[in-house]
Amino acid sequence: MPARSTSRSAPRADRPLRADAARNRDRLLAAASEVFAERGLGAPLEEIARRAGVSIGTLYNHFPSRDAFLATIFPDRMTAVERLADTALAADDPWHGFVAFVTGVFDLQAHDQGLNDALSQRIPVPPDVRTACDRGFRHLEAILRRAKKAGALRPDFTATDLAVLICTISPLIRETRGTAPDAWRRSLAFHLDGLRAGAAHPIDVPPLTADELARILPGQAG
Amino acid sequence: MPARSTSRSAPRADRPLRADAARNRDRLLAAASEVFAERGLGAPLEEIARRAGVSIGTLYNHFPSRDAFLATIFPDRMTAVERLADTALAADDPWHGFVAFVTGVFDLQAHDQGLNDALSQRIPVPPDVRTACDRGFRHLEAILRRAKKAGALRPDFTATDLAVLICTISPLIRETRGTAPDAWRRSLAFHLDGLRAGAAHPIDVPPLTADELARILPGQAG
DNA sequence: CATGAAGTTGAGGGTGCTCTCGATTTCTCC
DNA sequence: GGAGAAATCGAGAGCACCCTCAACTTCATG
Repeated sequence: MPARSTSRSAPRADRPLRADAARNRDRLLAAASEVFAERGLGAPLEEIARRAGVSIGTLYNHFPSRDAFLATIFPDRMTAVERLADTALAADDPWHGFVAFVTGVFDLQAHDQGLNDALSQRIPVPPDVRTACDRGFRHLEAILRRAKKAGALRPDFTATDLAVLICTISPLIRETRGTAPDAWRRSLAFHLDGLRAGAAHPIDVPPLTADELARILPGQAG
Repeated sequence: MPARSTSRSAPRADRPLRADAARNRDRLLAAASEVFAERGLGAPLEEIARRAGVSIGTLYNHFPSRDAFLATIFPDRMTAVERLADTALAADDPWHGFVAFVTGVFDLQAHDQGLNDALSQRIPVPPDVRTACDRGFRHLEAILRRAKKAGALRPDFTATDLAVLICTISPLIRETRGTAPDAWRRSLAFHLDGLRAGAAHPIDVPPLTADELARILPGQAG
């Protein structure tokens, strides 16, 4: 029994899936999308299998781990973040572009608990998802630079600070979903008022280094 | 077998504890204090029993539930918050008093993961703890009123906004404990700069009502 | 120092989840 | 339409935790 790299029955080897298997795979992905969005990345996999109408065994046959789901689903999710970044850079007013980007990211999270978990790193994510996040936040430095150059954003606000802001507002979004789904907007507004250049008072705590951030949020860009 | 209100062997009825039982109870409380501070309110009770040097059965004999621990431990914890509030009201500069209060609360949380869980309501707490929290935040309105009257704090910042701020910074404290224990100070500084009267821009999202807040954080004052 | 009440013990049952694997069904292709 | 590869199924093992209870030990008191 040589070759066949991975452990058991993994349908690797690029062999085309049988029709029923392909259907089940699609159903599983659709179900996972829904379930992760509704209940977060920690949702029981049995719930996904149930909703896809297959057994738990079949689920594991297609996706040998929770991470395999995430790696398949999330790169796509992050293109939405990328689009937000593009829009932000194209905005006439750099400050408005920055605000729209931040608000947009939170808005996405408000509608997708799984994205919330991923961006705020509540649940550890596999390297693939980390890469996807990096991609989504690729233009982040540019957005900040532009808003600073326009004299709108305080100069001591760094990309790691934005990552921290995300990991700060995310739990609020999670808690208030359902009861007061706009509560985070108010909290964000207070915070943004503190990020305007005119509001700046000196801060004696240095920003996180990219390295420290990576250790805290092992799946997010810096 | 009449009277003896509660279910089984509960040592209620105010009968004085036997010497060994009293000793074990003290040990359990001390262990619980440590374990909750280190690992949060979700820590396994077996860890507490282990550290107290008693069996899990003895633990349940003294404290029939996790909540029984919390109800015994937390009222005391909250007196520290009360003291912070008193100090804040006594400060010469109302703004500094406000800042010192907020910073002090977070400092306590930074050194006690259990307090962090309780104030941010990560883990549901029993009514007794809720009452203790109410007590700790009793003077909160007064602190805010004073800082607003002095023209330092923006007038649209409410007590529920402060509760939200707490539930916002708490997760950051939790995540960065260990790696970057002062990171929250920087995030708080940005937020505080947004709370100064001079920084205020109109916000079109209303604050949470006390009722909404209670539903989100069922153990915190408004 | 004996007796019984008070207290302690820890194996074991319950829950909710993850993940496995041998038996079974279903497709595909000749 | 039949052979065999591919895919599915789901009971059950494993894990981490919660909580119970009948047997045992320790203390306090006469």
